[in-house]
Amino acid sequence: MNEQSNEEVCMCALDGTMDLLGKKWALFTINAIGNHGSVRFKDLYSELHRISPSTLSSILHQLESRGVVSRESFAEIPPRVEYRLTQNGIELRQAILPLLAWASRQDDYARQAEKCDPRQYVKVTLSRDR
Amino acid sequence: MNEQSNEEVCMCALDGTMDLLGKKWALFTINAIGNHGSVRFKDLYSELHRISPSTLSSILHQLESRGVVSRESFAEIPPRVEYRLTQNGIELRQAILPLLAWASRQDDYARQAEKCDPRQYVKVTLSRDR
DNA sequence: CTGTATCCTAATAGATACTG
DNA sequence: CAGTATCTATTAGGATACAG
Repeated sequence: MNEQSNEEVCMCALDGTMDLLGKKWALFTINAIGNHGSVRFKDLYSELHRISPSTLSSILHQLESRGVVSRESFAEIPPRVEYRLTQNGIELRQAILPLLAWASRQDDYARQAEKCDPRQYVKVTLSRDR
Repeated sequence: MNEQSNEEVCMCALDGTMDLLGKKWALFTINAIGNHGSVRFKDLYSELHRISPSTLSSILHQLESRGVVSRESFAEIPPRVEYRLTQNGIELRQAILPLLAWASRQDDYARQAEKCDPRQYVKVTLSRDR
């Protein structure tokens, strides 16, 4: 079942969210985890080309503490840890799609689009008045 | 007329956008300008409580250079300058609404909602499965 | 009024080495 | 493998004074 309502919400609701998403690797990390379903630290580390382990570790902690990502640790040798999006994280990933569509229409996107990592692609519905 | 298409877009389209929107005052500035239609530097300065003039100046330059905001200067004494959203800026403001709706459902929003500046309120459609 | 210039502090993130 | 610790460079942003 689905409930809808019109509410007044303050922009400052986005303060904490933008603190997080404004971080250089946050969106790539969320997207990469979502694409994989479940993924290990080392795979994120190699897929997010040029991130440092300390930065990835920091981002994962923040995503986990905000309930966007869950972490499951397995008692094996060598150790194995799997990260996945929570339901809340899946909803966040949906919520950024309109912004992604907007960004893809900006001039600066065309210039860099060819150099993009194919694993970081997302399908969006682009609509444009004209 | 309206054209729709499904396209693959890279997350890195958001790189520059998040660089901008992740800045502490960017969204408040966009929203305040949008609420006013047209607004002067000093009015933004007082409405965005606790921003510094150098920071506001910097944000306005960035918004202008990205085609989100337009600046019109009048040859009067005392000087007058009016800022407004471009069409592109209006679309950006729409595009962040789903993210705002998501953010408003997070635990940390309830805690601070009472202290919000009423001039920074936005109407959003909240939907929630249950 | 509309900003800019300067100074200063805090936060971000990269590289690298190292631990459990 | 999955991180943490340390060090460093760059950037963000606040306060204040001042210029056009």
